Amino acid sequence: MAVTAEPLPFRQTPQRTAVLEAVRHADDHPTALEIYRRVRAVRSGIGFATVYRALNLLVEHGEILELQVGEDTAARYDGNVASHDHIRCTACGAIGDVHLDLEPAASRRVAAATGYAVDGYELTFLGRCPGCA
Amino acid sequence: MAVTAEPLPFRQTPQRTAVLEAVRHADDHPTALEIYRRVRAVRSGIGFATVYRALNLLVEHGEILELQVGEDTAARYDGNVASHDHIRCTACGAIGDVHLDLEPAASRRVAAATGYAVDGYELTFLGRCPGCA
DNA sequence: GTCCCTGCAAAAGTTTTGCATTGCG
DNA sequence: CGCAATGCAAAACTTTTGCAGGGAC
Repeated sequence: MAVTAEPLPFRQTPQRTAVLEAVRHADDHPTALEIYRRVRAVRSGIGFATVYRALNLLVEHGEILELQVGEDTAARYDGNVASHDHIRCTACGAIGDVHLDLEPAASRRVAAATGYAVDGYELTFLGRCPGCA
Repeated sequence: MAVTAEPLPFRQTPQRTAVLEAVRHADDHPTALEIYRRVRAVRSGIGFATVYRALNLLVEHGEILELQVGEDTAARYDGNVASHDHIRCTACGAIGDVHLDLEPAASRRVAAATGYAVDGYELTFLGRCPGCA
């Protein structure tokens, strides 16, 4: 069954399509600069600012996720919008996906303890990947 | 009963002591720049590089924690070394402490699923603080 | 024609390093 | 004296913005 492609609520340009495709096809949580380099391999004329603004636009509209999961300071992007967590190898910096799904009771407990209206959470495990352990 | 003050495994200078005290007395997870400003209120001659290097040194030796929990890009520091999590208000940026303690089974499950040797995790909840909700 | 988008460049914010000087041991 | 620590300044890196030109509608 074919998935109906819903129109995105902003103008789709070749540049934005290329950025979205690059993020969706990546499996390594690339930074903005890395995405820029990959997109430029296909659209050599594109500028970094265009890639950067496209990433922010896609994040705002929920098409991709922005993560602060690396050991470096740069933000990383994830084309997998479904709820999931991450794990980072503290030796080589690799970032993997994890599906844990904290039980909803956890958020309720935090809400009760802090008085916050809890919307969600970011969870990143730390460890050594099979190659580094 | 007095707690025996163990000597730190690196040279303690007045500057480093002031930085450590500033972080330990802070309850708002300040950035390096904010810590610099607070320390300078006491030691007006200190330079930012000294504060910055002291923070890195203290992090390396486990005296304080470095967090990537803010909505801005700057790292934040926490004088509370005991295991705990955080919650950030997505409206005003406030950062609070949370004590949830994921059950150990979670880490074991992640280790089994990913093949990583899991050392720990970073968990930050998102929501609206009582003042912003 | 109007408005949004792009590309280039520069500015801003944060982190990191080079180096001469200082000062403790 | 010897070496680590400091303070200043500059470099490096990432993020963000200004602006002129160009294309879509």
